Formats: sequence, C-alpha cells, structure tokens
Amino acid sequence: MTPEQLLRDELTKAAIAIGAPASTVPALERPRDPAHGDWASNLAMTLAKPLGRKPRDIATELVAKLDLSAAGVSATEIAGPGFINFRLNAGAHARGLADILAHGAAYGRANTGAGTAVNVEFVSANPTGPLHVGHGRQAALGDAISALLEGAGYRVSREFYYNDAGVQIENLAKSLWVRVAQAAGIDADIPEGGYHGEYIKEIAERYVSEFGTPPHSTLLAGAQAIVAGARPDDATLFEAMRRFAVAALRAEQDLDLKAFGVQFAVYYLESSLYTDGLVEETVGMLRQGGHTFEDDGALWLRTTDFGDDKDRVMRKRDGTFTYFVPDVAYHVTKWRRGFTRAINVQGADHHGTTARVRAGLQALEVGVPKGYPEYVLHQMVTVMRGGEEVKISKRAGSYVTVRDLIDEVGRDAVRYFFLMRKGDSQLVFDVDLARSQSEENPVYYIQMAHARLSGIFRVGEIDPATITADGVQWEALAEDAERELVKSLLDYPRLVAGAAEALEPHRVAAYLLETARQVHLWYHKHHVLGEPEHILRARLVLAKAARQVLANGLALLGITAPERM
RNA sequence: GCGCCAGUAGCUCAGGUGGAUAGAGCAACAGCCUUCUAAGCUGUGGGUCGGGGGUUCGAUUCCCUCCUGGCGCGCCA
Repeated sequence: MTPEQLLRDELTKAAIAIGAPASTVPALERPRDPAHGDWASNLAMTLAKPLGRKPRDIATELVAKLDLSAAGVSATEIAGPGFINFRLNAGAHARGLADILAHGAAYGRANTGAGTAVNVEFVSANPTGPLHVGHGRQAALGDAISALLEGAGYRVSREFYYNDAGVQIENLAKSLWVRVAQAAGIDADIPEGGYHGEYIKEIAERYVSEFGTPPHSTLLAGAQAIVAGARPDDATLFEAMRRFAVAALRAEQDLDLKAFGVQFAVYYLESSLYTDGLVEETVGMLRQGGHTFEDDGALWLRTTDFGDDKDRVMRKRDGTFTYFVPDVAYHVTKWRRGFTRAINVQGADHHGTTARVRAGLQALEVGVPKGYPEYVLHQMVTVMRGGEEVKISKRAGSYVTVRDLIDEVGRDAVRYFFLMRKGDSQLVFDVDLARSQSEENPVYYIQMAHARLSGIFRVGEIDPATITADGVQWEALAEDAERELVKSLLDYPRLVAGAAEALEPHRVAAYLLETARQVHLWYHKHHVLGEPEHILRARLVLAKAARQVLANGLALLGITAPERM
C-alpha cells in the first residue's frame, strides 16, 4: 500500500466516525506549494455543508481520529480555510522508488481499458500531395494518443483512411494530364481546383519515362476538355494517369510516415466502400430508417433530427454521393469491426463535419453510441524560420512538408514540438529552436537529462541491472532536490492516466520537461559517485528510477532516450 | 450573422476536470561557479488570469454577456 492509499483509508474511516455518509471519498492532492506538505485533503471543507459545521472544527476532529503511523506521516496540520496537510518522513516517499525499479518499462501502465478495442484514425491525407505540417501534427498526436491508450490497457489499432475516390482525385489526375501535355510542348493550364505543386511535374516526368509520351493529339484534346471543365475522352489513359498519380503520392506519403516512425495497422481505402457495396448498403439503411427525403433532385438526410444544424445532401443531383456518405459507411465498418471506441484526429477545419457523421450513424439506428466517433481536433500550425513566418500556400504549391522538417531538425524534435502544445492551441513551430543543440531546446534538455543519468552508470562502470532497491536506506534521500524529484517520479502514473483519459499527450511533454529540470537541478547540486556507500546506493536507485521514468515518457511520445549525446 | 477554439508575466506557454499567496522557460537585474557531459547555479523584479456580471465556503477553472484573434458555416473533401 502506498502512503496515498493509507491516507485515504484513514481519512475515510475518520470521516465516517464523525458522522459523514458512508459513501464519502476523501480527495487527496499534491499541494502546489511544498510548504503545504506532501499531501493535502479538503475533506473537512467538503463535509462542512452536509454536517452543518465549520470546516476547521471538522478538521480538528478528523485529525484527532487519524492513525497515521503506518503511512509514514511525520506531521499533520490544519491550514487555511480547513485543509489538512500531511508531511511524510523522508523515507516514506523514497520507498516508492522500489516500485519504479520493479516495473521498469511497464511503470506507468494501467489496465483501465481492460482490453477494449479502440480505433485511432489519423493523418488520413488525400493522396494529392506530400504531407504538410498539419499532417505532421496529426501524425504526432495520433501516434502518441495511441501509445497512451495502449499504456492504459486498450487494444489500439492505428488506421489511415485514404480517399482515392472523388473530385479531388479527379483534379489530381487532370493536373497530371496537363503536366504531361506541357512536357510534350502543349500549351495547357492547370484546371480550377487542380494542383500546382512542383511534385506533379516530377510525377509527369516519371510517367513519361515509364510509359512514353502519349499521342500529341490525344493529349491536346484532353487538355482542351480539361480547360472546359470536362474529362479527357480517352478514359483508359485518364484512368491510367489517375492510378499512377495516386500510387506515386501514396508512395511519397509512406516515405514521410516512415521517416516519422509511424506505423499503421490498417490503410482503409475509400474506393473499397464503393466496390464492397457498403455505400449502397448504408444509403439503403438510411432510407429504410425514414430519415431521408428528396428535394431539388437530390437525396437528403435529415441530420437535424440528430443534432446537426442543417440537413445534408447524400446524393447529388448528378447522381454521385457527397463525401459524407462513404464517411458514414466507413464509420459503420469501424463499429462492425468491433471497435467500441473510435477516435479521429483531425484539423479543426474539419470540425463542421463531426456533427453530421455522428448524426448519420445515429440515423442508422444500429446501436452506435451518441458520441461515436470521438474527435480530437487540433488548431493550425505556423512555421517560423529566422524569426519570420514561412508562408504556406497550398494553391501556389509552396508549403513546408513533414519531410522538410524532419530533414532539418530530426524526428525527435519534430515529434516533441508537435506535442508540446495542447491541440486546442495554435502551434508555432520554431525551426531554429528545434534544431538548436542548447538547453533552450526542450527536447535536447529532456534527452540530456536522460543521457546524464546514464552517464553516471557509464562513468562509474556500474551495470544498472545490478541496482536494486533491496536494503536501501531511504532516509539517505533527504535533500530537497531529491525529495522533489522523487515526488515527481511517483506522480508519473497518475499523470499518464490523466493524459490518456483526456487524450492529451502535451501533458506528458510538459511533465517530462519539468522532471528533466528537477533531474538537472539534482545532478548539479549533489554527486553520486564517490559518496559514502549508503548515499551512493540510494542515489543510484534514484538515478535509475529517474532514467526509467524519462525513458517511459519519451517512449509514449515516440522520442528516443539517448544514453549519451 | 451563427458555431467551434483561443486570450494567463515583456515573449513562448503550463495550470491532473472548483482549492491555499496563479507557475516554468526565455528576456531583464544582482551575485556565485568552472567537478558523473557541453554555461550552469542562486536570488530579485515582473500579473486587474481579455472586460463585466453571476453560481459558493472558495473561480484561471463552471454559467451568462461583451471585446479581440483563428477556423468553419458547399449538391468540395
């Protein structure tokens, strides 16, 4: 039993003894101010109302009834409006380090998820261009959220949905056609909604070198059709180009993801929803449910019945479906595939679509929960270089790709920078800071803390595996810097559990930075090697535990923990 | 106009789901140090938590309202 559990039990007993309801669960928290002790409870204040007495009187009576010898409490005091503060003796906290060593890489894991299957969908970029910084943020967020959930005992499947059908892909194919035509000396323009990026030119070159230049007349006719807003007549050639472009860009995106170190279990193709008949099936179910209506030549879904702010078109006048129909069909497959939770990581610019997808799923009436899927939306990313914002213009084809960033600052820094802010905040990616090898750079600072701790063992020629908690004199860890560090290390499981529940990896990033700071502080103030035996032993345990926690936290964020730098 | 998100120290941001005197880094100022890793360490100053109301023992946190900024409001995705 940890001191925390013992305290809670004692408080509960005391509360009931003075007449509180049996259901009372006393809150214990870490005071912000260390002067307020190691643990504090507001129990007396919360009981003030039900018992109709003054908080401080209740606190006095509670304290009198507590038996805290087992919890290692050295002092109890009543403070402020009615807080009860507990101060633990030096050894009581440090004893918890044994737990860290015992669990090792598993320290911080929990089983709240109990094996529940969760689908985490992220990136899901259309194959119409390289991954940009927004996708990078999603990749980092999605991967870290997945890791957090795995650590909380969920069975996680990372999934990438890719849209290989629809208008955007059509425009991509047209853009490629135009570039191929241009390469053949034809004067042609990229159509409205087309893609201007240099990468299309490169794909055009590769296409030509692989398949040769198509007949001049065919290209010209096609280019003219494209300008007029139509499709080239040569459907076979057009389809070949479409497939070539999609394959080329998918390959590029795979390289981006590989460079980033993200692995997806499933790539789900939008086109398969059509070929497998799931789109038709979904439409049929929606019509049967009676939530659809026809108007102005289109088929609508009455999503307003399920909380959307306006009804949505399902089938356009031209007979094709709007994107949201396959989207609903896709989420039905998630549900049918046994994912009781589905989490979608997306840019906040997609926030308008969340209500309608949920509404569509509700309209099916197949038992999907109301809040399904869950959304983690993130705000925009701006990139700063040399103190200036790097302008991102997709239309002009000039934007910073994920690969650019990784090449420039390294994978670890990219991941950390994308994760250090909460998703709700806009994120400024300072390239110069990310690449700097100084303590101002948070990634470097955290990794350095890990490397320094590793260095102690290396220099001392001590195999960390031989360090155990057996027979350690915990009271030897009595310095302020060590007590604070110990407390942080013991807070790790609670922190990670909170981050997993809230789907907020930035909490881990902030925690690591703070803990690294405490490590550096301790490291500067106190030596390990060369100290008297009992201090040496205790500090080696602390060093090993701190190193473990840093490594575990970094692993959650997908960042390496170097032994030396 | 409507919806979502944000507004916290000069700057960049934290504030485990209502707690005590609101924190960290950078910058500024004063001093110290050069040791298991590379400029670190100690201290100081700095705030009407966007404004105004409310809820209660207690609000940066919850509610209402206004202001400012970003994003969205397609038979595009």
